Amino acid sequence: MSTRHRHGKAAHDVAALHTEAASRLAAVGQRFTSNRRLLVDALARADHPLSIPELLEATGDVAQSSAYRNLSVLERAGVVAKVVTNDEWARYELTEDLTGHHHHLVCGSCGAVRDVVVPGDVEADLDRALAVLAKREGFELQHHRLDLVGVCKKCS
Amino acid sequence: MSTRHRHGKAAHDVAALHTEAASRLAAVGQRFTSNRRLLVDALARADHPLSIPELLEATGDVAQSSAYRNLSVLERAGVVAKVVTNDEWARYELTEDLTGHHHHLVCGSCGAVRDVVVPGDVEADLDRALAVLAKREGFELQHHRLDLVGVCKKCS
DNA sequence: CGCTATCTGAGAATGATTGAGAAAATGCCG
DNA sequence: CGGCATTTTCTCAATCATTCTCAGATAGCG
Repeated sequence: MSTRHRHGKAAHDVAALHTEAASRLAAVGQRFTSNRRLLVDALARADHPLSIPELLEATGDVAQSSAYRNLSVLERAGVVAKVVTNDEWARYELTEDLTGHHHHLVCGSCGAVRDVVVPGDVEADLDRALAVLAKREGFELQHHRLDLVGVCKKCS
Repeated sequence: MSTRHRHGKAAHDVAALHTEAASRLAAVGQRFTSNRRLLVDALARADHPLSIPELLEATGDVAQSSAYRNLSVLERAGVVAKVVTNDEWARYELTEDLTGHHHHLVCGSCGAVRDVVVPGDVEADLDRALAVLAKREGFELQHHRLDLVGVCKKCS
């Protein structure tokens, strides 16, 4: 997707993304190294969460263990989030405050995951309802995850 | 299918649950053996998805490999569903058409998962909105997963 | 009863992920 | 530019959940 429809406060361009990533890493005492930049760029380029193999291919020249290690560093720094799906690999994406809040279309047949943004008013209603619910349950709500599970265009 | 609280089929009592499980297994050419009954009963007793270790304890006397094997059989038969969380084990629960549609409160700090039911009107609105969205994306929507992530009472 | 297909349990195998330590890179100070 | 400290990367082996294998036990059926 790159450059097309990105919304609001999210990092609009690569430069902003980089400075933001760098400063979050710095906050945890880590540097924004070339490997990490490669990973972040690959994630920024994709419009869906990437698995380790995809990431290795997308970045070209990063050792597998480095990818694992650096992703976990980036996760600790709050730059990427691990998305656990039903298929065998963990997947990674940039955190929502870098990319905007979104959800996933999960294909039950091929395992593909694609991002979707639900209309703001739906999201707002949902947030309100969930906040009430959480309060009633004595649960401190941080965020929600909503996945649409079904069959993607390609598989049907 | 998800908006309805339960279509006539939902198993209200253990006996009904057993016949339903047996017939779904039969439909896939499998038997409802004692091990499988133990697993189903344990899941029915719990008010939250169980991990393999929990399940082994709750059933008392089932070999680990049998648990894995039988859960996957039960999954194929449409009796149980695998719930993937961010913590290390997969968790299992009875499928929604046996227990009623519900969501999860996921504690990001201790990994505990608890079931919640959101108010019917919220659910209905959400379903409607998601259906529109899915259609627009050329995605054949089967059901949705909504998890509330935060901190549970015990951890805060 | 005996046949046959299915199920069980113990352990081995698999495959994703992580850890530990050595090697390399980078930053810093003069 | 050197030397030293710190951080990062790489290699390789370990770990851990999950799946597979296979010999023996069981159930359903004639």
